[in-house]
Amino acid sequence: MVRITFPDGSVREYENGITGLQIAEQISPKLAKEVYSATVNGEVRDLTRPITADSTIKLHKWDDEEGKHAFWHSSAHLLAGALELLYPGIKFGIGPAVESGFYYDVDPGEGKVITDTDLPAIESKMKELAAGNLVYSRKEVSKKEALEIFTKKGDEYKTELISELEDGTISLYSQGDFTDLCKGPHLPSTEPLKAIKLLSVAGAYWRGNENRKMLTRIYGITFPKQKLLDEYLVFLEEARKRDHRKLGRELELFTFSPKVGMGLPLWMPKGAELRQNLISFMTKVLKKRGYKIVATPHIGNVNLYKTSGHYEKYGKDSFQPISTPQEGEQFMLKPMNCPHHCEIFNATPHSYKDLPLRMAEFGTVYRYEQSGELHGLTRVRSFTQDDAHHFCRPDQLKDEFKSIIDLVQFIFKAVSFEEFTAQISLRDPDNKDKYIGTDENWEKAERAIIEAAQEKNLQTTVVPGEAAFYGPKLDFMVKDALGRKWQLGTIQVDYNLPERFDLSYNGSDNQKHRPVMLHRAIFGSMERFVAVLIENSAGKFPLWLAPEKAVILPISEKFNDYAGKVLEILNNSDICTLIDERSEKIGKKIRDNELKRIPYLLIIGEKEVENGTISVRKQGEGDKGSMKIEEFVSFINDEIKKEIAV
RNA sequence: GCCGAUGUAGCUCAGUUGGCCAGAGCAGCUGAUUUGUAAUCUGCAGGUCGGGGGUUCGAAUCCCUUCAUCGGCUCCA
Repeated sequence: MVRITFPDGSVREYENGITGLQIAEQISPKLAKEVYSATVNGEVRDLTRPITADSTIKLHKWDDEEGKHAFWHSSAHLLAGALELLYPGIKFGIGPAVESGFYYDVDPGEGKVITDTDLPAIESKMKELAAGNLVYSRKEVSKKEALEIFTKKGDEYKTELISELEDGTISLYSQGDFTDLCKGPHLPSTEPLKAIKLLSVAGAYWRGNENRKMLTRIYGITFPKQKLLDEYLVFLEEARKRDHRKLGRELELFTFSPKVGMGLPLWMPKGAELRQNLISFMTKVLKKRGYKIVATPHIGNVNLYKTSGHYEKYGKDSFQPISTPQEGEQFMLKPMNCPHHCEIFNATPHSYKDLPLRMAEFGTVYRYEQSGELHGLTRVRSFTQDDAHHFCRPDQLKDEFKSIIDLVQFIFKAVSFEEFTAQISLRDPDNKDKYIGTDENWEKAERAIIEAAQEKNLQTTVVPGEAAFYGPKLDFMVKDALGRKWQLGTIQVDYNLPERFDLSYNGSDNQKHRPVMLHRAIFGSMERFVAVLIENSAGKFPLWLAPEKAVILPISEKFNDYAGKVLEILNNSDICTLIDERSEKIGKKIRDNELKRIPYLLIIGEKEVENGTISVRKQGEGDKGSMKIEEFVSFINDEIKKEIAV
């Protein structure tokens, strides 16, 4: 007998060799149908593997990550099985479960291609196979055997993987006639794979290495119920509707021109207004929090970047230096603002009493992204960071961190990203040589971040090994209205630049000391942030951000005079308002302006002229009744004040 | 950069196996209408079919090349 301990602490005895699936069946047949994998003594395993010792067990259903993982991983094998039938001689790379769904990387063979038009046929084959309720069976083999099997098959990618594995740990999984090298775990059978959808095909380098062969990656997703798949497809559709590239064009926020250059965003008037609203707001907040605004040029002497180290590290892959008529003189488009800021710091002597010094700039930087990496506003070659650098004493590090966390929380709240997570990236404890700076400083900095996060009640995950070579960092990820995660703000400790630029301040001992530098951005970049805002709000911006706050819709041209007066009052009250004087019917005007996502529609007809009022209609909500003009002005101002209580 | 797909009017899309002056809706401009809470009617204009080269009697359609866009490019068997 074996003693099995359940997550709730209860203990039951079972026959030696019982499986997770059998345990589930004994609890209830319904449960047995809903479980996909089990964690036994901390190890995620197949449900069908016998348990031969006293163990703790947790059964995983769809709602658990582990359950989904097994579900999708098994789906990837099903995809591979279907591909092997349809494309004899196809070779397999890897086929893991991912955050939503799974993929398989395959090599269809010389001269053969798989395109998205082939997906429906592959999908049907998968459905056909799944309907056969194929059992996933596990077999452990020696390294030698595994190599033989896959060498015989001609699967060079698999043999490469196997050759890197330890002998004695190799397992194979089969369903139907298809066998794959796999660690598992898998579902007991294909029975739960009810809803199957192949989503896209893409190229992917073998092992992510651009010097190696490009394989064909097929993405798919599966669900235990058709309804869940339908919901997922609706979600994808909704995401497509919110695509900032589509909305950016429709709402006339920004554009790109091949004549200007790819990846170089052009802000149109409305987009620029939105961007400016963000910048004004942020500037006001920064000034209140002791930041000094600076401004620096878009280029810098190449020697500046040799000093900073950026030239050596990124020089080859960036925009190339600009030569001048002066022999040997070269400038670079600035890829970051920090070197310029360091020189501002160096321009004046500093006492320990002056620190921390917080230097902020909406600095436009230029980075040469590979053409295939460009994507709307989120991946561009020119962008404006809401950049700032804190120059502080080592003993101020933690307080500075806290002040920035506080600022991030404040700003995210103002732009209604209520839900966000944070990640602390520390250095790899086994590989300390990669990093610059003393052990003592690193420990101090890492401790400062962790404590600051704790003291600000910030929910964080800590990831060792993810730090930059020059210091640990804290990144913020917001969750948008569709539950998607976006990385925005970041705070990074830097011991490198103060050294390279020989920054110093006079301490109370009248000796020179090295300040610590913090890089930080909250929006990240204006481009990226606006993209996230658009996708989060579907273009329905909060009032304070909306480039146009209201539009006046006269019922007929007879009321244009009065409309003009209202327009003047509102615009003089700093409420950016337009007027729709077309000789269209009111229904049409309402529709068109609703589609433009203008927050308030002000309807004016005979009644309004007589009473000196306007009829207010809120976008998406409908008629709000009539108001005096001054009433509306204070109504709008109140709403904006409520939105951004600085 | 690489793999695959796509590129027709400002936007969304038609355009059969290569064959009459390349079409539609929306947007734009005309004119009429003067309208009360999500689409009034009329007319007009708008395109070197991404650019270049080729095959052909003939190319939006086939081939080559180039540019741009889209999906991706280790969440390790």
